[in-house]
Amino acid sequence: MTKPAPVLWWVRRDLRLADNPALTHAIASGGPVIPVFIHDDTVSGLGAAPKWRLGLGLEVFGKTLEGAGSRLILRRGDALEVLQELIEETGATAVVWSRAYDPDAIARDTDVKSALKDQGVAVESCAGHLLFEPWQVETKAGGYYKVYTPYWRAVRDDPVAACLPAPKQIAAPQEWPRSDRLSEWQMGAAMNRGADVVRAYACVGEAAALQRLEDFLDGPVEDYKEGRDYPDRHVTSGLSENLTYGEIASRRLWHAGRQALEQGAAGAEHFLKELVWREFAYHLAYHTPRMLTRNWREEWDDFNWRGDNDDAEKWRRGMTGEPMVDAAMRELYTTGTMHNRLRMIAGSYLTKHLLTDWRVGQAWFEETLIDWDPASNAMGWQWVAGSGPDASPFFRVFNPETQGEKFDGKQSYRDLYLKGGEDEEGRTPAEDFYKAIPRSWGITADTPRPDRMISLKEGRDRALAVYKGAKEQG
DNA sequence: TGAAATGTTGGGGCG
DNA sequence: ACGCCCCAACATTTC
Repeated sequence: MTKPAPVLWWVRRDLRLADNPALTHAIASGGPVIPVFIHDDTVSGLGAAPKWRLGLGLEVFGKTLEGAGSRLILRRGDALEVLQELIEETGATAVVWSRAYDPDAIARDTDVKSALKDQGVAVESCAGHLLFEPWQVETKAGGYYKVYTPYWRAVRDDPVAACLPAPKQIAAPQEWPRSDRLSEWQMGAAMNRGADVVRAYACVGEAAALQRLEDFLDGPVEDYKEGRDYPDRHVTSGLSENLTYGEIASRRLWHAGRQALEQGAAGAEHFLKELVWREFAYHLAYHTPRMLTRNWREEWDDFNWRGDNDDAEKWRRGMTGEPMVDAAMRELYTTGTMHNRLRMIAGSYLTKHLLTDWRVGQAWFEETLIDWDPASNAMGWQWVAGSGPDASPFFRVFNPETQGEKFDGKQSYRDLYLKGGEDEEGRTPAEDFYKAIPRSWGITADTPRPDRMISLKEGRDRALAVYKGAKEQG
């Protein structure tokens, strides 16, 4: 009897052993499994922080695989060519991967799949990144959902498959193919001085993600419904970072949330709802991929957005003079994430008070967020700008000061980033900000806080006036 | 997953 | 005890 041929497991955004249908599928073939990550155009095109964070994820995941008797093979180049080379080198007869859903990845994967099938290779793409495949959720009329609440109602009781166990051992090939060294890839090259700083705030890998989930279920979930709006309460799960790279499966979170709900955890339903926001973003992006780069509502193309500009540069640097906004922008640069409430506040300020195109903000988040996700980021920005399908109307302008009073009443969030002091982990975010930013920004601890560039009333009135003018013209 | 303007109500001070 | 005013505290409307 001949031994089964090896299977290539094309590792992408699924850096985990547990709950991984693609891996389970590969193992089920009975042959050795060769995990390979390919540095192709979709990787070179990443923003500085997501690319760096992906590098950390790969480093940790390589070790995780070694713990299971396997390895992570790293190759650089065109995905199809790399896979073909590896098939040639290893004698693999099958390739399996976890589906991706953004248009570039879909186009690439479609080509790869048909080319490999043509040469007689068995190819399987598996679900795993989402709870619900975007094409499987339909309205009664057979279309896709454009509004969150009906989408939520449609999916909340849908069955979600049970979690899969992590394999203890993954069968290794007789001989491992050559691998690049991760350090050669220079994944952190664009991080300026930020890498060491943000590292202290990142939470990398499958084990860390599972621990994070446990910590969240152990208490914060109770207070999640209300507490998640308060950036100083640390009630959010923080798991978006891990979901982005697939270090934990969304369905693991789903089942955990459902279980917490059954056990009477007050905030569990809202946790599930937040997971479903992510699903909804993928649903929208799948059905209208132009959402990633263009106004979802096309009438917004006529709106006189400002392109990139000096005010936007101040916004990026946390130098608008608006404390809530500046604290938020510092949180982003220093930690690679931003509390959800602050994303709304900072986004509203850029698009409304500064009348700047949401895509300017989207691009900065893409550069700086370690939990960057194309669908969620685009949906969030279009939501706040008012150009999306289920958007806040344009005239809904957040007042950063009022928001500060409501959600940061003691100013502890603003103080932590603008004045100094330690966070609950003993880190010093304000000092860390000065360490992380480019010297060319010319900002140090001695730099005085800037005055507001525009009063909140003026900014609001101006935005509403421009909006009114555009509406009358359009 | 707003904000601000406007409207309504009801308690308390006071003549 | 009463009307009047003030003004929070909500509630509703409008952008």
